[in-house]
Amino acid sequence: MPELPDLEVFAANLQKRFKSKTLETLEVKVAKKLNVSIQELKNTLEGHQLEKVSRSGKTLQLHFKNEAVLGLHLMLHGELRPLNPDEEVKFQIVSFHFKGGDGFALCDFQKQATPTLNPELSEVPDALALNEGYLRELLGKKKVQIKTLLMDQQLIRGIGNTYADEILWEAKISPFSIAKFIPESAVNELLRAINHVLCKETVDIGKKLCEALNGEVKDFLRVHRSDLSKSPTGAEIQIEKKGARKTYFTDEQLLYTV
DNA sequence: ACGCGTGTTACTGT
DNA sequence: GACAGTAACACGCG
Repeated sequence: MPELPDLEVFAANLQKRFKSKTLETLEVKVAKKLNVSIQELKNTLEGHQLEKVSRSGKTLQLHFKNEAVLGLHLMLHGELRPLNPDEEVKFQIVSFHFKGGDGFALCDFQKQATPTLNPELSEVPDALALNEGYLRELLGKKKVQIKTLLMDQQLIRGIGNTYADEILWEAKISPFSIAKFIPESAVNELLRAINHVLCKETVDIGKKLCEALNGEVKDFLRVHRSDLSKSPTGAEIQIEKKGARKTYFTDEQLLYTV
């Protein structure tokens, strides 16, 4: 259940561990979300060298030397696990066995994690590739709550429930603010917060996880955490439910509704 | 035991 | 068309 910073770290660690290795066997256990046949996937990727691993929005991307790309979306519960020769990995969706014996699997007990061969590249900007003009124009025409906008993958890719709260706290904007009423100075602050929060978390989580391919790190979150009652600056953290998700915020954040 | 859950999609209703 | 709310997916975890 990773968000953007975690995925950044996993991508880097996958690359460190498997770059330049040749994919010997690819095993598909669950194909219901796969966009091509198992055979086509195997034919396309087996025997080819892994060149690079990147993150785009909420997907990991495995780039192979033959130009093929495999996108992996972990959804809510997906996780990467190193392969262990002694025991079968549980809840496997697909596994990658590299020449030399090392490998990893994508697992998801809920079977929602999604591998996609050669995903279409998106027009929607990644959260770490936003420019001020785009964000200002986007916010100016939307009357949704700002948190909803930040999490809308059709508008900005990569921000989920946790980091939307973290970013909005950093920017001192209430998650319930209506996008079009947020003044220009606050939009600038929001852009700064998006970059700052996501980059800082990537560094911190990277240090904590070291070479790991999975694991949840909440240590560096400042408001979206059930074990905290106050923000770093001492304000009481408030929690509001929106459907199945929770929003964490404080009254340090300004509400723009007109 | 019971409630919770870092996501997406489909569908309803205003 | 824009937007809000809900269920379903399917099961481990504390």
